[in-house]
Parts: sequence; C-alpha cells; structure tokens
Amino acid sequence: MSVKILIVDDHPLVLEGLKSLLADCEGILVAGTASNAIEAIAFLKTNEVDIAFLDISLPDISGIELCKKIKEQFPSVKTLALSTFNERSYVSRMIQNGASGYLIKSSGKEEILEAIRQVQAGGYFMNVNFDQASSPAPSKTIPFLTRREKEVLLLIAEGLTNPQIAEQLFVSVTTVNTHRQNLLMKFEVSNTASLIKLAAGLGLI
Amino acid sequence: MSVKILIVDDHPLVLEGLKSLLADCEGILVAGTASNAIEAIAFLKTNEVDIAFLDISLPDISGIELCKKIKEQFPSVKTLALSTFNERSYVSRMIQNGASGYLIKSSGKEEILEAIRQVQAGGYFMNVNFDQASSPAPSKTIPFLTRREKEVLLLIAEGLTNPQIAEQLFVSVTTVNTHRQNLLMKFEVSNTASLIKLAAGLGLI
DNA sequence: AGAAATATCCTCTAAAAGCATGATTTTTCA
DNA sequence: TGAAAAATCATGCTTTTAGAGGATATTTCT
Repeated sequence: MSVKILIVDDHPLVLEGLKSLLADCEGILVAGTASNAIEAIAFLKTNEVDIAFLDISLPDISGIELCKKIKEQFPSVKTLALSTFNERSYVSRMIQNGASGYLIKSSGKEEILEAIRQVQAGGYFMNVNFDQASSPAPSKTIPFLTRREKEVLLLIAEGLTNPQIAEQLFVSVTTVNTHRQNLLMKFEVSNTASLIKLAAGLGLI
Repeated sequence: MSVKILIVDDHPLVLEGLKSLLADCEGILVAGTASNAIEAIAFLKTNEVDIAFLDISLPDISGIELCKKIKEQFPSVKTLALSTFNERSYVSRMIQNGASGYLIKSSGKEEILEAIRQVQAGGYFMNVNFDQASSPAPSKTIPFLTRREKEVLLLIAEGLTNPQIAEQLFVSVTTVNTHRQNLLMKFEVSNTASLIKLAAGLGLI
C-alpha cells in the first residue's frame, strides 16, 4: 500500500518538482495537487490522503490556517509544512496547528523521503540545517498578539501615525500608544523600524 | 539544434520542476543547473548555453548581480529572470542589467515555452498577469539607492537610531539624517514604518 | 460569579524622527 | 578636465515616538 500524498502549493514549478521527485519512489503515490486552500479542502473531501504537503504562502488563506482547518476536518491527515528559507519563523505556528513537521523547499530528495517516512510512522520531521544560507536570526517565534494589537501593527506598517490610527480606530491617542508600547515589548524591540522589520519577516504584514 | 538552457536556482524543487517541465519538449535541452552564482559562472565558462534562467534570490549574490556579471562575461547568453510574486519589483532592475525578460514562478508550461521562444528569437518576454493573486500594491520599482543610502537603510532596519548610525559610520548625525530623508523621498513614504515595510517587501533588508 | 486578560484612558518627560533650506567637499564618469 | 552625482555638514523647528507610572472599564473564560 502506497502512502498517498496531496501537494498544496500555488507554484506549478514546486508542484512539478515535488511530483517528479516523488514519482519514481516506490511506496509513494502523489494522489493529487492543489494550488490553493479551497482546492485542497475539496480534494480531501473526496479522496483518501495520508500526508498533505502545505506551502505556507498560499493565495487565499495561509498554510497555517489551512493546516488548522485540515486538522479539524480531517484529523487523520498528517500535514507537512513546506516553507522557503524566509518563512521558517512560521513553522512553530504550523506545529502548534498540528503539523507533523516542515520541509524547507531547498531540501534534497533524501530529506523529503526521510520526512515522509518519519511522518508516516507517526513521528515528526524538521530540517535541522537551520542557519546555513539563510537568516542569521535565531528564528524567533511569533509573539502572541491580541486582535487590537494586530490592527495597530497593520496600521503602523501602513505608515499611519498614532494620531491617525487613533482616528481610524475611534480611540484616543494614548490607547494607540499603549498598544504600540505593548507591541514593542512583545517583539522585544525598541523602535518602529525593528518592529516592522521583524513583523515583515514573520509575514505578519 | 536544441536551445541549451541553464537553470540557476537554490531550490532543488524549482530545478526539478523546470527540468521535468522542459524535459519532454523538443528543441529544448537543459544543459545544466546551478544552485548559486559561483556554480553558474563556472558552468558558463565550460559549457555553451543559450538561455540562463536566473532565480532572483540566490544564496550568495542576488540574481540581479549575477545577471550583470553574466552579461559582462558572456554577452551571448540570454537571461531570463525567475521571480516569485513577491519579488516582481526586482524585475525592472533585471531588465536594466540586460535580462531578456522574466517569468514568475507560478507561470504555466505554455508561458515558459513561449518565453523561451520569444527570447531565443531575440525578443523580450514578460508575464502580463501582473496583479492577480498577489500584492495589491502597484508593484513599485526599486528606487535607485546609493551605497551610503543602502548602508543607512540597513542600519535603520536593524533598529539603530540616527545618533547610533552616525557613530557606526563615523559621520555626523545630520549626515545620517540627510540620507534618511533621501530614503524617505526615494521610496515616496513619510515615515520609518512605511520605509521598512517597503524595503522588506522588496527584499532589500 | 469571579479571576484573568484585554482594551481603554490619563499625565509627563526625553529622545528621536520628520521637514525645510542651504552649503561644501569628494567621487565618479563621460 | 569638468560636470554631475554623492557624501558630507549645519541650523531651526514641529511632530511623533519611546518610556514610565498608574487607573478604570470591558471581555473572556473557567
């Protein structure tokens, strides 16, 4: 019995690459592919799948959200995050949402096969070569942000000043400022530049 | 006579994808692949290549720089930029550096073949479906930054204040401030938050 | 119902950033 | 070698941020 795999990625090249990489491996069957979350969910409703490879950046909803949905609706499907070296920081979120591991897209064939084996056996898989040709940052986890903090962060990123944000959100400037201070605290930075850089790196804005 | 192609990308998946996509096309031969700029240059020194597909984000130097180098050392090699939807803004730089066009990685097989045909015929190729499932921003071009401005931008992104940057660069605070103002002007923004967000989106930091 | 988390508001101070205007020196390159 | 571009510095002013300290509603969840 082959391991049935669903690949979800919006880049045909990645789909093709993974498919061709897995095609000639015995015991592995690429059951289908999807280029967005809707397609992925639809496919899972009508097909049996063992492992789903989820790209983290999808056109409709993020792979993180998709992972959550899949785990809710199809708990038996194991998920593997597919991330580029830029998106590693997402990975912890994925794991929190039930993913069985992640692969960076620069993984070689052996790593991919190893990941499938591990996950199919009920284990976890993570690329270990963390800080090679990529961000030297210790890949921080995303701080937990409240609804309001996210809103404020977004508006800051859009270039609004505190007074403008206050107007937008119908609150006082001091409130906005408090949220701002909390953001700086949670991200452990001391100014807007660092805040936005980090948030951008984490894909939050 | 087949069109000889070199693919330069640090993601094995993309390499595989392109290779398998082009493998069964007559008149096209994937002469080789490289996962970084050094390998690419080395390959070109010893092999004949018609078209080089260049990923924009490479581990050593950017595809943009690589494009320039290739054009200098191997003027007969035509280059095609490979970009993800996030990196479109780089494209104009590529073109300025002599690229014959660009492909977004979400291109389908037909588009890729069409691109090869066009470029081989001495023409240019650009994906036209610009603003579909991607950034709603009008995909700005990267403003031309001077050496010093890039340095300052980087230090700002690292969270340094003007006085700290001045100390780092052994110049006065007013100088740093001037560079900062110029950055804001060139990016057409009015504060650090927007600046960093834009710069991060363009992959500059 | 009650604790905990979240959101809201306040004052005050100092530091930093943003904006305008102008000028000199150094590099770069045609 | 000259013109253009880049880098340097200055002054003065306004707005915004950063930081500290505290306070009161409002949700949320057990």
